[in-house]
Amino acid sequence: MKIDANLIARTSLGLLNDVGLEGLTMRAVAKELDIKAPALYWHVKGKQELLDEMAEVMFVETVDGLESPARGETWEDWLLDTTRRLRRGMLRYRDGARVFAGTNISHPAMFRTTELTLRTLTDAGFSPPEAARGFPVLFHYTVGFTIEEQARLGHTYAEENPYARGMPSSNLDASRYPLSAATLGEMWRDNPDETFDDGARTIIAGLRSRL
Amino acid sequence: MKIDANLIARTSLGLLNDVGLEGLTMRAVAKELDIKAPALYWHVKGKQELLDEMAEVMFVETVDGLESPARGETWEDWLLDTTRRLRRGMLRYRDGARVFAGTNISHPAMFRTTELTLRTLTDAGFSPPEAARGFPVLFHYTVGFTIEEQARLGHTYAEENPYARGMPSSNLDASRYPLSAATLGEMWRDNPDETFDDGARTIIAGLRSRL
DNA sequence: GGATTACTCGAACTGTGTTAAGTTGTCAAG
DNA sequence: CTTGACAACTTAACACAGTTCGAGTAATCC
Repeated sequence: MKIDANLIARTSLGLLNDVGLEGLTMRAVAKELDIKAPALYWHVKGKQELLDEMAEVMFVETVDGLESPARGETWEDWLLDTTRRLRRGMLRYRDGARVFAGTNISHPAMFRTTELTLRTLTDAGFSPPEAARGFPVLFHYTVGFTIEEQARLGHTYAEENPYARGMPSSNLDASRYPLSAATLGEMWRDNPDETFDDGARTIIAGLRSRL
Repeated sequence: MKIDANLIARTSLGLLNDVGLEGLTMRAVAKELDIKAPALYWHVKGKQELLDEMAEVMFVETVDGLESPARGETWEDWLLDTTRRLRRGMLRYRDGARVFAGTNISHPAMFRTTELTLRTLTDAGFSPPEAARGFPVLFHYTVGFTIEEQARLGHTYAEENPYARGMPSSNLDASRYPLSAATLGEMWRDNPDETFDDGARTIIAGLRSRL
């Protein structure tokens, strides 16, 4: 198969699920492609560029097939669904959110998605500046949420996960912090999907209140 | 001066502003302390533990002096102020948000802050579960926002910042993406403080609507 | 055919986190 | 005092990372 930057990025993403971000070495990627490491530098300037490419592939996969709201679909439902999509796209790969975070993506799919979102919001009655300031809130929430979510999972494979003995009850003096003790434990073990959706809905409610 | 894990973390944070996260090497930290690198391993198990310690110091600094809402202060104002505090705490150090993100902090200051926030929200009328699900939304938003903010700034020092030639007008076909073209340019160059506050207020409005 | 281009490799350089074994200083018990 | 245990640090070295360089191959174009 012909090797190019895109294939390298996709291969790296596949490898990511096995070895994690800190195990993702140039040599490992090369081996996966039946190639030696220096050959990668013909297609890619360096590791950072590879990571950017990976983020780009992730994003393109994420928004693949994304369309305007269907007939009868409210902008709230569309926005929630799109946000879910973003999270799922990052969850597909181990440490996906950390790869994605802070990476600047310059790809038609990015512009298309931005435009789609802005149009949906302006159609709903938001002014263009309101729309432009509104949707990044959801975006940043999703990135922040998913980074922490994967931080909890990612090291589960590794030994001595600091999250495992994390917050629940250990070190928590219930007499001094009664509310924390009462709620954090439960918050810890419940469904991340529901927790995420609930947060996203809160933000969407905030947007709605500004209409 | 006596060397312990805390001093190492504080020294590392100071160094962070000069060299950035990728320049933060064990040897550099050691040199800052007039010590050889292996000596660090007497006080700290490894680099990850050092990073955790740094995150902890950041957080403790961040919430230092944080108190319950003053008389007459609404829970909305208090929450906005606390969220601003968190962002400022991360902005104090280069790549601070990335150091902070996904790190599990187990420190009295963390429990105290959690309790303070939960109490403020329940006093405002939220049920404990509502409160416990509500404030992490702001937290995740802040982390996500600040990571991207620092990604834009952090590489400004470095050569060839991908954000510099980033989104504004380059590669943006205004005829295909009219809304993006009209709003993204303006969104790009305006005050991050205001942008952040606006997003935080949106989330707070969402919380309010759930009362 | 010969030159050019696209691609790959082997070897090596620099720098990283980390470990192992030895050195010094401190200070209390004998 | 001397002894020795303990903490704190050093020197040396290992394994492995990203990356560069120069030489090599294989296809392609004139």
